[in-house]
Amino acid sequence: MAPTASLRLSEFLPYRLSVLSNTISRGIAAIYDEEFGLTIWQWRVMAVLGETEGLAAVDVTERTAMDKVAVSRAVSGLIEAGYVERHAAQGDGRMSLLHLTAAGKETYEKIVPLAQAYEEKLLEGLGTTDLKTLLQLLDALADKAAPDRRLW
Amino acid sequence: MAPTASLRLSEFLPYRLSVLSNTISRGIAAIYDEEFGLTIWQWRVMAVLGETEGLAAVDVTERTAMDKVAVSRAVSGLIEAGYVERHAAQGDGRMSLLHLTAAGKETYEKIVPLAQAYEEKLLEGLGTTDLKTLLQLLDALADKAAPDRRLW
DNA sequence: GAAATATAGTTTCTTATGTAACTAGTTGTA
DNA sequence: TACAACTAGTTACATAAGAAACTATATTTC
Repeated sequence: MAPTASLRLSEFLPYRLSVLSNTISRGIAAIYDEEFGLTIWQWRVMAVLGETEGLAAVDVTERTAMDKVAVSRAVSGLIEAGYVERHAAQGDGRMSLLHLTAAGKETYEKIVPLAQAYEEKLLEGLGTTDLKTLLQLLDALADKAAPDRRLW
Repeated sequence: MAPTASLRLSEFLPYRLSVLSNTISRGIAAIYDEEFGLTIWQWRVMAVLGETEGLAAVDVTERTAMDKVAVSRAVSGLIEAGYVERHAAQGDGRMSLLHLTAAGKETYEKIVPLAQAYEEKLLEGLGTTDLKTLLQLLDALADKAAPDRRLW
């Protein structure tokens, strides 16, 4: 009888990445949701608008790794919450440009340090060199996982 | 005016992990689904049963980072597909013990090398030392993200 | 040894997510 | 300039996933 194939799930890199990433996402989502009523996707949209105002939804899809339906839903929630506003792009009637409102900016300014603090806590104990190594390794994996496009 | 908080999403570790992990999961799910009609969760259940036969559902939840509802649903799909069978545990009428059927084992034996090949492709170009470093770093992150429990 | 508490697992209900289809506007082309 | 092809974004439909409630069996406690 041929030797039995075997795979220890707990040693399988994609499994570990998935479990780790989901755990971290849940931890962060708790901040966005409990304190500000935002989903991860809404926060992602706010995050890119906080960096660059006046993006069209299509630009947001590129910068957030979200598809256009997810962006559309997130934006409509953010508009309803009063964090984002949209006005027609001059020149192209299909697009509108998105901006944070004053309330949106205020919330953005509150979330950024919380997110940074979370990240710092995660990296606590790792040196600068470790962090650099980690990012390089993740870059290498990203390149193998999706050779055709840049993931971030 | 106070300096504006700012966070570049693409440099934010939880974001990178999430995008990477989801990309990899989609890649693997394609194998399970297209060739064998399995979801990731069904495959996870099969993977632990391939390692250890005769687990109860509650054992599966612990080894797969799935909750009991997800396990229940995955198992019922696997039973329907003929890959898993369940028989009552003697001694405790609440539990049943799960086993791969012959067909389940056969499929398991087919998937394991595919999963391993996927992982190898992902790690292509990384040396043994790199891999060890990566796993250590992920362990460190896991410990910070969930200090109270072991993730894998 | 009966009542309360806990555990294993399923079902139900609600919400989230992905895909496809659709609307509206723009660009290319003959 | 009309018609085809394309792009931005939304809506609708189907499926997936999470939370809570529920069933059935075991265990604890008084």
